[in-house]
Amino acid sequence: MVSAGEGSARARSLSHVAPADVPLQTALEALADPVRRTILRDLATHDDWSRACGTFDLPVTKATRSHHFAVLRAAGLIEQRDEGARRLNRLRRPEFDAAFPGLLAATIDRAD
Amino acid sequence: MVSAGEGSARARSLSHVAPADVPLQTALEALADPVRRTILRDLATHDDWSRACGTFDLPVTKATRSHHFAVLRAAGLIEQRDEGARRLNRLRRPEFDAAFPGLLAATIDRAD
DNA sequence: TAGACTGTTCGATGACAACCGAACACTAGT
DNA sequence: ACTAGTGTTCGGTTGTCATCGAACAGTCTA
Repeated sequence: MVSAGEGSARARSLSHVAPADVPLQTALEALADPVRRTILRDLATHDDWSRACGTFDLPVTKATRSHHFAVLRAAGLIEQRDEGARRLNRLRRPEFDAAFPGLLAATIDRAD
Repeated sequence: MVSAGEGSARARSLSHVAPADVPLQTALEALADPVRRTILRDLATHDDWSRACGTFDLPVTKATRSHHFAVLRAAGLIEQRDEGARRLNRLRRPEFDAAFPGLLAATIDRAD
């Protein structure tokens, strides 16, 4: 145990944005990237918190990968949580659907 | 009369793409621009063929405006037709909705 | 404590899209 | 024919984003 506060320094640096506070522009830009859509489709077909960032099959390096996860988080599309050295993910489907009805379905329930 | 063919040279150069043949990537990129969404919202609230390109209130020059209309056409979002010197527009709502169910509604039935 | 593993941050690069002014093409009216 | 109006095309600029390697920061286990 290293701190009496809430979570580690790493966990505290993890900032989330509520989908309701996300501008449409930000949401669309986040969805308009094929790598990010791959991540979202993958999350949509797996249980919450079952996938760490490194377990996705993506054609980019880990630096770029980390960037994409940050964009998805800032767009209110995913939630992240630390579990040991790994960072687990969850698709924020109900919250995002409430803020942008139909957008997520129209975007990921379909091949490219 | 200048030609026995179908329409004028100008009209013949107007190529349209069926929404069903548009990649999701192209559709999302077209929708991820605020100027283009303004055009689409405008079209959605007016009768078909009632608006010429120049009649839209947009914060860009006519060169940029022309570019945006070309992008919307290539994404299967609008159809254009020449009427004298003006080019009239129509939102391809049913065709686009069939190809991308819910996407257009999620994008334009909402403030930015 | 050393090493392996996971993920972020930094700095730089390349590609691409939005944007503009100017020139051009077409149409309609005078 | 001239002029005015509408829209496209061209060349160039600018800003932004995806991408990478390298360095760094935590976490876990031996």
